[in-house]
Amino acid sequence: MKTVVTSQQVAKLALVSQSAVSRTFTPGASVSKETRKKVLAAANALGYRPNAIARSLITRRSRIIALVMSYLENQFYPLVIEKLSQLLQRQGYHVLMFISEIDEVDGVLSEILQYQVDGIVMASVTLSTGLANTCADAGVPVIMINRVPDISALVRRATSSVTSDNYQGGRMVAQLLLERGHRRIAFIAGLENSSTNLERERGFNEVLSTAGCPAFRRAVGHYSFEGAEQATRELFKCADRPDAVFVANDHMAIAAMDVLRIELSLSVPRDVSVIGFDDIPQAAWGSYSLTTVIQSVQDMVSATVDLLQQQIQGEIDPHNVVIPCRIVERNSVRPAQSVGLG
Amino acid sequence: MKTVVTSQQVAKLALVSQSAVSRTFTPGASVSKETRKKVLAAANALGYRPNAIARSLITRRSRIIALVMSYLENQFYPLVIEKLSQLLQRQGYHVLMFISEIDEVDGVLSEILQYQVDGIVMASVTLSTGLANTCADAGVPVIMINRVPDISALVRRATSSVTSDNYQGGRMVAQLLLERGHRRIAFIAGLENSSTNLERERGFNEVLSTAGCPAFRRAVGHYSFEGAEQATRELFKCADRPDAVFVANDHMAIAAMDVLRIELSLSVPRDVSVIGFDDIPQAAWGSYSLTTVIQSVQDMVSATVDLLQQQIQGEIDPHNVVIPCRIVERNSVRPAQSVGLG
DNA sequence: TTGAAAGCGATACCAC
DNA sequence: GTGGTATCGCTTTCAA
Repeated sequence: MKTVVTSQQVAKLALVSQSAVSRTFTPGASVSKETRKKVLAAANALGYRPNAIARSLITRRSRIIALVMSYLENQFYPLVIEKLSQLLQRQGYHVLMFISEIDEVDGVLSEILQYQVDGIVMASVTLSTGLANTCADAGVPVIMINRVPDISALVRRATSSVTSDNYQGGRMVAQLLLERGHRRIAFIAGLENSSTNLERERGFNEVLSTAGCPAFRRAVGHYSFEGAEQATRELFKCADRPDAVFVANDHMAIAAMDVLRIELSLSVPRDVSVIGFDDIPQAAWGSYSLTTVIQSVQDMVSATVDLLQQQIQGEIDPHNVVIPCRIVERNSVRPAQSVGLG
Repeated sequence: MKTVVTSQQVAKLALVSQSAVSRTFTPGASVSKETRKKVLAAANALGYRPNAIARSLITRRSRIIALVMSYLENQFYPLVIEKLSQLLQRQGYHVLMFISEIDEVDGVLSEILQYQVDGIVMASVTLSTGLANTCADAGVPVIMINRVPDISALVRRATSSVTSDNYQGGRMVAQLLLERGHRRIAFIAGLENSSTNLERERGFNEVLSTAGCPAFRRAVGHYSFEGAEQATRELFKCADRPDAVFVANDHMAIAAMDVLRIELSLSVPRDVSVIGFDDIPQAAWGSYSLTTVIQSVQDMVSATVDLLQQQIQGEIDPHNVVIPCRIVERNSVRPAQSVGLG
């Protein structure tokens, strides 16, 4: 039998008004100790739980944040889901998850808005300018993580973004490789028009050019595993091979290293240096030793949640937050920390 | 300025009753072509979107499904998120995501119930019997994916489950290894009390014992990367090494192969056969060649959604669905299909 | 501090 | 087919 306990029933049992019940479950409302006790006892006895739907209807706050993503194969994104939900849960928010092909985002958005979400976080997908404005009109803050909104959307000041300092990251990579003495430095691009790729490549090229040693060769991997494999083969098919490769993200870097090691029997980093970009779990890079530019998921997610809360409370206008990044050496000696359930 | 358009306003503009607006947006309601047209025009002009929250309040159906998970490091689980959301979205449902430590599930559940979800899907986490009953009382179907509920909960017939045929899978592994001529066959267990591990190991041991060749050695990896590394070292530290290892899931199998290859300089499968279990993206196993028992995420998710819908409509009682599994050979030649955005 | 009463934005049932 | 009205479960004035 389906039991639905309402505040009415609790009130009846506790011999108080329904308002009193409501107040008891509203933090910071004025209820006497006496009443509160009676209410809680009755609520407990009946197994009462406030109906969040009814509350949202009247408060016009659902405490739901929509999270829109595309394919999760790049392990960076599951990490975002995990950290973001945890953080939001701790702040009393909940995450409504949407998986969407890159070109279907607009359709999905209308569903999202029906749920009166308090905010929208988008990762790995971009929003059309029109829809960004729709959200702005509806008063729903939109935050893009790891992507920067279109210029046009920016102008409307409709969406915010949280990214790492991709430009500086690109520069750091170039500097490091030059210091290590490399002179035949190649680049594997991700999605060519994505802000991440543009910025990383720009910083990278700037330093190389300034040093009088422009990028030796370039191929495009579209941020996909297969694309990166193809790109790697392409870069290394000639006799004069690169001695270092900057790969636009870790997901592709792993594919690249597979090809280098298995198909071409090259050793990383002895024969060729490989540098990646992102923050993915150790399980993802397994037995590889990989230099990578870390963009901390934790930092990005914290910034996202802060921004979200401020905007929900109308404290600030949309803007772009840039998180610093750093280069680290990963190797296959793993500390004991990762857990995966099967 | 925050625009909130209600059906009232649409009604006024369209010169019809508010009921007519409601009907227009209710599939299968009786509205004349004429009225519908007027309403849609007005709605369009105002940018009206039905308020799902208000609808849920009265229909007592939120069309929200809660998805509860633990750590996502095992790539099987992001895959579950992806496939499940996609399928549910297509059926007009939405996914409320909860990340929860294994021992906090009960606390999280009370939040879930406040949102009047139509159903709960749990992956990699188990529910206490008490809470399972709470859900049953609230009329909220609970489906566990890749885990079987406690016996006690089963008795109450409170929760359903979707699992693959772990027992048969275990048997298949043993048979295959025996056929290949292995006689020193080791096992790396996952979480020892998890239903997945128990069943896989049971089937595995049964065949080995019957063949007069019981498991050569055994270690526990707790379904974690580090645990599996430790377990592998343990299994191979003596002089008489196993010639094959069945690892209770792919996530651990990858860790095991790392240790075999890097620390012990053994070749897989030349020196030692490794067999895993699960269905994880190719990007996860990278350059390895791995034999594995596939439990299809797609199949499991489909079954979950079917079960969910039937139970929401009260058509059937909770029960356990078992999906057949199959053994396949994975190798590092990848077809072009996986995509990961950076 | 407390209770009565007015909504929040939709659906459902009712006559017409 | 259509419009009026009660209702869903809660928060929020407003008097008392």
